[in-house]
Amino acid sequence: MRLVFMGTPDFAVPTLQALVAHGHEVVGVFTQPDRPSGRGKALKPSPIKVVAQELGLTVYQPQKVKNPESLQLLRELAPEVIIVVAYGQILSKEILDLPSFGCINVHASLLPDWRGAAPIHWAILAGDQRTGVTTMQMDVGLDTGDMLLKVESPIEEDTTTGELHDNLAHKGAELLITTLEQLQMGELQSIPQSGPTRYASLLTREHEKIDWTRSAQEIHNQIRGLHPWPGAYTTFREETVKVHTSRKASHELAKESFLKAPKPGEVVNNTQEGLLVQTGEGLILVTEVQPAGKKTMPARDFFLGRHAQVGEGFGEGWIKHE
RNA sequence: CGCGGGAUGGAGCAGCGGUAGCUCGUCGGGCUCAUAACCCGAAGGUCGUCGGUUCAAAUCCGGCUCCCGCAA
Repeated sequence: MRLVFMGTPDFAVPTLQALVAHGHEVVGVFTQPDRPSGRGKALKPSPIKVVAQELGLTVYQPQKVKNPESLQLLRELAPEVIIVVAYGQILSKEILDLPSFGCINVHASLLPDWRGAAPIHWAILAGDQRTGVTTMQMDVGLDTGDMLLKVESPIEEDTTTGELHDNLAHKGAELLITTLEQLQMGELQSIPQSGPTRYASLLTREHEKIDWTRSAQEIHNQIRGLHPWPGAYTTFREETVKVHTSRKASHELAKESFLKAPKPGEVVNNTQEGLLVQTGEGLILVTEVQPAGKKTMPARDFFLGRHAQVGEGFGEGWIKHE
C-alpha cells in the first residue's frame, strides 16, 4: 500500500522495517524533531529517523503535524493509509480522515487496558501476567479507536520491560502487516473498545524510587518493570544506586536470614547470588546494581567493595559499620 | 560550553608525594560425612593515555581518549 509512517522511538523501528520488507510503498516518514539530549547538548535524531535514512526514505520532522503546512504535505503525499507507532504527537481530525483506510495505530497493550504513554512499563509494574499488542483504527481520543487485531504475550515472573518491549515491538510489526493485508482484502471487522480500562501515565521520578516498606513482590515488579529504562533507584550511604535486577528470594535463601528483626531495606545476607534484602513483606534478592557514576555490577561486588556488612541497608537512616 | 562522578592485579573498592593495599574470585594444600563454610600458602598490577613539575608521582599540573549518574 502507499503509506506514510509516523513513529519515533525504538519500539517503532521493527514496524517500519517490516513495512519496507513487505514491499509497501512508504512515501514519507514523520518523526519528532531532533532534540538536545545526552550528556552534552547535541541534537539527537530519533531512532526512526536513523533507520528511515538508512532505508533511503524521506523524513519529515514537523514541530507540529497539525499545522497547515504538514497537512498540505500529507495531502500531496496522498497515502492510502497512515501508520502510527509511538509517534508522540496528536493527530487532528483532518489528518485522521485524510487516507482512505484511515490512520492505523500499533499499541503495546491489550486495549482497552493500558491506554497511554507507557503501557509496557505499567503492565509489569502492575504485576500483570499477560499483555499484548493491538492494532486499531485511530480516532480523536487517546488510544480509544476501534480495534482491528490483537496478539497476546505472556509476562513471566522475571520478565523485564526491556525484554517485553523488544518482544512486543516485533509482534506489533507482524500484526500490523497482517492487519494491512486483511484490511486490503476487506475481510477485517473493527471492534469498538469496551470493558475496564487502565491508564498508563508517563513515568516520573517518584515511580522510580523504591519504597522498601512495600512487599517483595511489588518491589520486584517495580525493578523489572523499570529495567533497563528508566531504572528503579534507592540509596546506599547517601549515594544514589539503581537496582537493575532482582529475583524473588527462594525459601532456602530466606532461611539464611538470621537477623531477629530486620527493618525494610536492610541487607540480611550477602550471598553468592546477590543481596538478600528485607522488605515490608518478605525478602527480595537484589542481583544487579549500579551506583551513580559507575557501571552496572553484581550487587554482591557492590557490597563487598564498600566493605559493607549485613545489618546495613538501602534507603535512609542506616549507620555505617566500619 | 547544561551539572556531576569515575578510569589502580579477573570483579568491586582503598591509597592521594617516598618500597601498591583490602574484600571477593582464581590456583595449590589442609580440615570436614559434606560445603558456596573454615584454616594455610601462591599467582596476578608499566596504577587509562601523552607530556610537565620533582631527588622521588598512582598520588601535583596540563592535554587527550573512554565509561557512567542527573538533567533534557
